[in-house]
Amino acid sequence: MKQHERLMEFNITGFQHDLVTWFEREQRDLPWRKDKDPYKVWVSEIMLQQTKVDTVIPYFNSFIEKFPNIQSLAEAKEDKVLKAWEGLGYYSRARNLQSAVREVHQAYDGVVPNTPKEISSLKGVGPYTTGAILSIAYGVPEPAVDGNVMRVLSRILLIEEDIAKPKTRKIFEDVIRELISQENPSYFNQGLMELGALVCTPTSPSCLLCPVREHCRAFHKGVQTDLPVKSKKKSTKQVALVAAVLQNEDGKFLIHRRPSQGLLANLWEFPNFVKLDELGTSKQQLQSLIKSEYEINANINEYLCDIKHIFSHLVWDVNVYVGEWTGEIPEDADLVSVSEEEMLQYAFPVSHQNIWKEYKSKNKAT
DNA sequence: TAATCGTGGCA
DNA sequence: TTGCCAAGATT
Repeated sequence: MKQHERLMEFNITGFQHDLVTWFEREQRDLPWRKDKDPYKVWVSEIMLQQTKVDTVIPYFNSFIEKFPNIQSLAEAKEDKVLKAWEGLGYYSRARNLQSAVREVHQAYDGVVPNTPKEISSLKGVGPYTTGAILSIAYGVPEPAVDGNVMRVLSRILLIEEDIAKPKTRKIFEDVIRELISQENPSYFNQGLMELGALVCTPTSPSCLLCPVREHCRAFHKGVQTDLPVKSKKKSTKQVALVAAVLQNEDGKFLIHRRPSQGLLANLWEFPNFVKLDELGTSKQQLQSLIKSEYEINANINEYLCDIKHIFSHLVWDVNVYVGEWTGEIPEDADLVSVSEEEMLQYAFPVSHQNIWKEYKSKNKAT
């Protein structure tokens, strides 16, 4: 279907006006809305990917305090950046952001570029973030299509394509190129997203409070809760693990750095292994795995707890043991021994933070 | 294209 | 308890 047909008898200028004036009036006071610094807009947009506003706020504030501008983030150690991202999830966002910021620092003299081609070439900056930075920081009328925008516009224009399919995003981009306010593309894009977050919500939209309800075809037909059309994703896979909290006679704990690619890349964790079979892994087998994988002599003393952690696409079930280790750490083992104090400098995924919490609470009790 | 990549909140 | 959801990008 042509955009021309989708927008037949649609009051474009009226819609723009109602949306933008509503956003001027009702927008939330958020820390990344205090100015239009392209760097801060950029950081906020990366953090907000698949992440709720309430979760992002404290991370954004502390991140900007630690890395207030392009130069400070470009010159920071990656470990510090990951630590600042700890608990926020999707950690490749942090590494891609710093990588891209370093490119801006060097290739663009520290100035975030303002063309779609240049911005979208930066690591971690896809179609949505490109449009968000261009419209919010530079006032360029580019579409910024996220989940909110697809939900809101699917209702307003009765678009019934499956928004879970990648190619569907282009339909919305094409429509927005016709719809977007040339005078205020920033507030137009943000208004669509804010409307999706506050009014045009997934399950029970507040249509009676909606500033653009007279423009909404789904509302007029009473089908707003039937849109958007979104296919279901597959269920999660189960992964059984065994892990060990190991301390030596000097009181140092053994922690391992994960590989630089894949799940939780470059984060730190307690030594752990995929369970050998459904019968489980004995203490002796765990000691043997630690020896063969790390060349570390360990003695497993007792069972600590069972930690269950749910990711978006898999579930970890971790049997945690406590023991001792002896000897020296091999050179290239991605292992370090740390005191309790030193451990605070390392970024751990939430699952292993929970292992540590369990260890501490049980250790204190005995 | 479909799968991968985190986490916390909520119906 | 389970599934779904949130300002997506990468491979």
